[in-house]
Parts: sequence; C-alpha cells; structure tokens
Amino acid sequence: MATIYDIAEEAGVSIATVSKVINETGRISDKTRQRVKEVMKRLNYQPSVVASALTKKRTYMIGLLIPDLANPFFAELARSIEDHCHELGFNLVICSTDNEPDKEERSINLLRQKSADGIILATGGKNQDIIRNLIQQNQAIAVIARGMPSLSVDTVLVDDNLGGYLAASHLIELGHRDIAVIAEDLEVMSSKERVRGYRQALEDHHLPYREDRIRVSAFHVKGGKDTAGQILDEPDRPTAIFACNDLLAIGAMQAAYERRIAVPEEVSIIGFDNSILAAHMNPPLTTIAQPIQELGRQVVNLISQEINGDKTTKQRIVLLPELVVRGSTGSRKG
Amino acid sequence: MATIYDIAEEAGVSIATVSKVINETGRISDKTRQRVKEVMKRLNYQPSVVASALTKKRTYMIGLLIPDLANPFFAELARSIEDHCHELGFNLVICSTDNEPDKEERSINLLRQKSADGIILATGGKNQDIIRNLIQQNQAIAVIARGMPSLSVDTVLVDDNLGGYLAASHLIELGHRDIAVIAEDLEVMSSKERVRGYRQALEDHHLPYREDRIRVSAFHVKGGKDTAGQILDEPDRPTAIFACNDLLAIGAMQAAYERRIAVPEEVSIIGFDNSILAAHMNPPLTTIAQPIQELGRQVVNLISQEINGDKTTKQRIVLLPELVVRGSTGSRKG
DNA sequence: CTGAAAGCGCTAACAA
DNA sequence: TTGTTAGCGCTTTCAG
Repeated sequence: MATIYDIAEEAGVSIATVSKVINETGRISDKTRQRVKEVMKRLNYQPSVVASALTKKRTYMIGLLIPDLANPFFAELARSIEDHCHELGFNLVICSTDNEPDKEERSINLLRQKSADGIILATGGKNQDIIRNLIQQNQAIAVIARGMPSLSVDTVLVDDNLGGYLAASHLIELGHRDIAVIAEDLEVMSSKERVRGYRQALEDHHLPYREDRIRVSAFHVKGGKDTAGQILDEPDRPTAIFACNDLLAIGAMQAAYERRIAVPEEVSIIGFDNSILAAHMNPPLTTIAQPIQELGRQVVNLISQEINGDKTTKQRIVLLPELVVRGSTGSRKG
Repeated sequence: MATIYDIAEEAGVSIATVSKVINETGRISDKTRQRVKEVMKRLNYQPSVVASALTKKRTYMIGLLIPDLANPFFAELARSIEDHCHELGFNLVICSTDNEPDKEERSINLLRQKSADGIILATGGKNQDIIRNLIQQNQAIAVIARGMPSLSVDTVLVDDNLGGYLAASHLIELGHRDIAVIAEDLEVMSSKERVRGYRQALEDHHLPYREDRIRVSAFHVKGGKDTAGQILDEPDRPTAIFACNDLLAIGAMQAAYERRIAVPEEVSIIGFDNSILAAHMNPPLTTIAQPIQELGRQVVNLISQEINGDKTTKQRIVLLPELVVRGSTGSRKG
C-alpha cells in the first residue's frame, strides 16, 4: 500500500501538500493539485482512515445495536440505516445482541475501542445504565424504535401506544370482544406501550380488561407459536389475538394451523411491524405498519448532526404507525 | 477518554509497561501487572484500536459484501457470520451492493481505506476484475455462496448444481414433465449451476429440455411475481415452477394466488435457500436448503486463517444442499 | 523486569 | 502557495 510519503516523493512535493489535496483544505495551485492527483491515481493510493482518525478523531464508522439481524424487521431497518450512512460517508457496524445485556455491553465496548463516531441503539430497553454511561462519556448516540422516557437522548420511534390502540380497535370493530395479547418483554418501553394502547381501546369501547389475556413471550416465531398454542388450547379461547410483532403473529398462525383453527374464520390475528413477511403470508397478515425507511432516515440524520456537533438540543421524533388490513383478520363469527 | 499515558502516570510506570500488560506480551511482575490492571479498571480505560492498528496493521474489522441485507437469506447468513466474527474478536461491517458493480467498488474502496483485515464477498459474480485486483493487492478475501471457478480464492459454497438437480428430480418424481425455471442473473455462476442441475435431471429422466422454459428475473419478490405471471398466463403453462431462490418462489406463489391457480394442486412451486420465509408461507414452501449457519462458520474460519497467515493454500469448501419437502409441491394432476 | 525512544500514516498549526 | 514539524495513542526493539 502506497503512503502519503510515496505520493509526495513521486510528485515532488511535501506530504502536507498531498494532505491538502486529499482533504481539499488550504490553497493549492491547480497545477500541483493535478499532478498530485495524477500520482495518486497512478499508484492506486487509498488514504489510510486509521491514520487520519488518530488526529482527526473521526473514524466515519457508526455502530448499530439490534436484537437480531435475522429478524426481518431489524434487517430491513438495518438496510435503511446502512443506506443513509453510506450517503453521508459512514460505514455501519452491526451488532446483534439478542437483547442480552451482556452482549450489549460487550458490543458497546468494542465500538468504543474502535472509536465509533456514533452508536445507534435499537436494543437495551432495560439496563438504561449502559446508555447513561454512554451519555456521560460524551458518546454520540441515538435510540431507534425504542422509547427511553427517562433519558435525554435523541430518539426516533413510532407511537407504540397508538399502534396498540389501532390494532385493538380494528379487532373490536370487527366484533371481537375477547382479544388476547402476545407481548414481548414488558420491561421494554415500546412493548409496554403497545399493551397500554390495547387496553385503552378496550376501555374506550367499554370492554372488560382481563389481565390473564396478556401473555409474554420470547421475541421469535417459536415463542409466538408456543404462547399462542397455550392461548388457543384454553376452553374459553379468545376470538382474536394481537401479537406485538410479526414474528410472534406468524408463530400464532402456525399454532392455529396445527390445531385446524381457521384464520381468520375462527380466530383473527394481527401483527405489528409490517415486515416483508407480513404481506407474503397466507393469509396475508393484517398488521400495524412501522415506517421502516423513514425511521432509518431520521435516526441517521439525528446521529450525524450529533456527531458533527451542529446540534445541542436533543429531540424525540415520533412517527405514526398505520393499520394495514389484509387477510388474517375478519369479523367475529357466531 | 483515558489514554495509555494516563494509566502509566497513575500507576507510576512507563507506557511500555502498560502496553505489555494490555497485550500480555513481555514479562511483567505480578505486582505491577495487578497495579496497572487496577488503574485501568478504575479509569475505565479502553485501549484505542485505531492507534494500535497504526503499528500492528490490524483493525479487527472484517467487511462483508452482500446483495441486500433486507433479503432474509442474506440477513441470516450475515447473522451467522457476525456471530463467528465476534467469537474471534472481529467486528463486521456489512455493505449491501444490490449486485451493482458501482456499489461493490465503492464499498471495497471504503473497506480498504479503513484497512479492513479481511473482506468476505457474497456478491459480484460478474466483474471478477475487482476480485482479481484485491488478490493482487494481497488483501485477505473469501467468497461465500458464489462460485468463482476461474479464480484462486478461498470459497465456501453449496453445490448449486446438485441443488438444481434435487429440485427438478423432486418435481419429476411427482409426475411433472413440464417444469419452468425462474432464474437469477445467469452470468452469476451459482445461478447458472442451478439451471444446469435442472437440465441434467431432465436428461437423466429422458425429458425434453425447452430453452424457453428458462426465464431470468430480478432477484426480489416482485421480479418473481412478474415472471411467474408471464409463465402462468401462457396457454400451455407448465405444471411446476422451480424458482432459484425463496423470494422468487414467493413471488411465484403470489402470481398463482392472484390468478386463482391453486398451489400445489394446479401448479407446484419449489424454492431455493430455505430462508426463514419458506417454513412460514402458506402453504409452506418446498425448497432446497442451504446450510446457512455452516456456510457462515466455515467462511469466517477461512478468512481468519487467511488473515493470520497460517495458511498458504487456498481451498474451496463445497457443502451439500438438501431437499426440504413441504406443502407447495404435489403430484401432477390430470 | 522495566523504560527510552523511534516510528506507524496522517493532520494542522506555523513559517517561509 | 508550499513546506517543516509536532503530535495523535500505541507497539516494539533495544538498553539498562
């Protein structure tokens, strides 16, 4: 690999001059600029970001913590974030944490050792201490798709409460009066909010709220399937299920399928996220859509402003979810 | 952020000593080692990888080029690679290229500027020049899920030819005699191989091969849907479709659904990859399974050996795909 | 067992 | 407009 010294020598100038043409700083005569550029091209020179990072304190690398890259919702979100990072000249380092505080901490330490310019968090609803720490150490961070109500941190998320409300209202309007919920970890804010929205909808329609209709499940398909199985095996099973994400909803559909319970004829199922999976299920899944592209765009904007320091006030951007009616929900029979 | 100087001063030793305890090199007395460690902990010291990279020529960062992170197959593959990278102390930088040579080149340049220790390629079947260049520049690389027959490069992939053969044989054994293929870009080796396997199966069963039954499509759901639509709209439509990846197969199922053509009663559809989508479709998709986890594991092993230089011969590891029969294929009627 | 010092490739004053 | 030079934080001989 050629270094700045090779270029300088070959072009008959000093390394400072080369540095200036690389960074387009200072004033350089057109003639030398051309000569230097020509040499750079000829030697296939790539300036070392690691060397420049040492003095500039910029690595042009952003870290992203998500629960699981294999979860289509997060994969799509990551893709959106990746694209917008590239537009601004950043690389994206993705770390899956499985929502395990251990892995979260390890990933964050790695990112700090590598001097990531910023860290985007889509995980870690619980131990907010980690985040507090980051803030305190003056690390540029932003939170996405997760509420951190008690923290002063840039955030972009969807109105989870409204989402839960929309989901439940849709089912209620279809005539359902007994609706079960498969929730993710209730310690996580956004999860709690979705359930709160559901409950609110019940109240607004003067329907009774039953604590035992709320079930917590692991956040993948299998968890949804197991939990839905328990729900459907009960003697007084509900006529509808609100699954707090699409993966859980798919699990629920499988549980119904295995029991020969028709969807939506005998049980309606609604999901949350509107990941690629939803549209392609059979029946296609009714769900609450998160504006994934927009979430990614906004969070990259926030963090880049944060990194560049041209922003001093934190903000919380709340996008609104939308109900997408497909084939997995129908009016209550019997 | 504390630096090595802060630690040295606080512990009353030289920076060389601190460096040695960090890297566990040289011989340090237990007593000073303990003292230094204590100080590091107390000051929450994180050694700067960017500084050490400058001398050690190691960034502990591996780049991964894939067509699209939002494609569940690649998301799962990336997750597997990520996990194994972490085990070995590497971070993963993922770049989606949409199979566009431009983006591939840009991504690779970025990775080189950042001195990625290694680059894993799951994209770029075409312009092998890029890869040739990398090899020539002595960059550690490995190719996954893509054949580069004319290149001397570490590779781990599935036997695509066998996969195509298994898919076609399965359909033939179900009584199908007219099987269409929805292929990806035929310039890409693995794509070509799948079709070759299909053709071989036809021959082995003394069935005629029709050039016009092979259709090339963009590699996402919509492409599969459009292409399948054309196929299904023909007067002498085939009784089965072999889609060269699950996304295309899903598109095909949608096309059939829209035309009220029952799957598998009126048309059988088989996919390739066995991504998370396959099992959860309705009917669940029969497909050719790639051992995604194993692919990831092996490629990380290869590249890490390559990086550490404890390997001089290149190898090509070929894993065998398996037929997974589900509900989207059935015996030919009528 | 410990430390002094050179150097990794680049940036950023400051001089010239 | 161009060049000199002092770091950035760490590793690595080489002395002591």
